[in-house]
Amino acid sequence: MNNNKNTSELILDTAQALVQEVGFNGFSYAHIAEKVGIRTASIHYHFPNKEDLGEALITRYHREFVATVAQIDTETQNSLEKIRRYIMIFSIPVDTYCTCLSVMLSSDLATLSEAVRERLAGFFTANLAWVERVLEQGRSDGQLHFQGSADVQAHKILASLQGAQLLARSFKDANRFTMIADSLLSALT
Amino acid sequence: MNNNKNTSELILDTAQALVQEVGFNGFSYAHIAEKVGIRTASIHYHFPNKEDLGEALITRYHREFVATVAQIDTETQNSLEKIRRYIMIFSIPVDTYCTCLSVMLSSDLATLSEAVRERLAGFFTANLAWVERVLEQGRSDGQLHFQGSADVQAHKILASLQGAQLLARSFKDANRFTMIADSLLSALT
DNA sequence: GTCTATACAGCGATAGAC
DNA sequence: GTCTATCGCTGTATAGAC
Repeated sequence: MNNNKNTSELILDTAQALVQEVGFNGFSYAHIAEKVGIRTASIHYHFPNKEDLGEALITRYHREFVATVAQIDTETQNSLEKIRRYIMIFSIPVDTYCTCLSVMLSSDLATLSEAVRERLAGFFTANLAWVERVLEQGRSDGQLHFQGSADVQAHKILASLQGAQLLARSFKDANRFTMIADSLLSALT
Repeated sequence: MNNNKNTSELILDTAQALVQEVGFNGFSYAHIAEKVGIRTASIHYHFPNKEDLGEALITRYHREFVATVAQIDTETQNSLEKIRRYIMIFSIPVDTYCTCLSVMLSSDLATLSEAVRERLAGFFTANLAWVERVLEQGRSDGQLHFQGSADVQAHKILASLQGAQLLARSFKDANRFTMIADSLLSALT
């Protein structure tokens, strides 16, 4: 599987896993090098400095998010099912008690470059816009029910999922995430 | 104000502000030393290593939380008002676009000692227990209304507040927090 | 209880050979 | 594109004087 990937992608895969485990300031080029099986100087060839690496990580993450929700949109027209599948994106890292890239970068925000901060905000904006659109569609369908604006509701859902990941991680208990996620879904019907 | 505090407390105040800004791995003894106006060696006298410092931070944080909710309990018997004041605890760091200590430590969990991890889980357990108790009381009063168990609802509230802090921070927009917090409150009535 | 001085490991990053 | 070798800096931590 990984044999098909070039070195840049292997570096990004490894770096992303490390960010999700220990945060952007918790790992070094040496950690990546050891896992990939190369030397630190080789990483600097692909990503001259750690800031470049951070930018590449969030850019790829955003791109993959766009592709994922586009696939959800093509595979189902059911708003509740869309939200269910959106929530599933967040549930994957919980099994390893890791937190998704965007939550970790939010925490590390103060130590990141302005470029990474802007892209992170852009990623969240894309999340909120997609969820808000699905909520509005579902409400006009009569399938989804919630108080207040779809904008506020989208914020609540995103925030709850982020917090749910942190709680699951702190308790080393994936059920804490599932519990919250299920409740979010059932509250919409 | 700070003149009354001894060096240990000044170190803890400074360290906590730094954790909330840049995370546990984002600052060094040198940063604390500069802000307090002492040398790094003096910090090691009070907190031999960084792990000791982390333990002292979360222990003090938990103690202050217990005192705060005890005060809330004595000052009002109104369940909705209790939740409102609980939410206010989380809103304070948002104005500086910092995240509360427990959220930052959750993110940095993988790099913390087992002792700190246990105390962090204990802090969240205390949070959930208090909120759950208030929710149950409010529901039996007929003042609060929500679907499902008070346990799940407490998890949702705590998770939402944590995520709301991260979103406010990422967008540098305290209103994102307020919006979510207000919606949490109005959903309970 | 705070200081100076220092040890030593790890960090990001670069030069230049291959 | 990857390597060896190395630089300069910062990190945590300690010894010992005051």
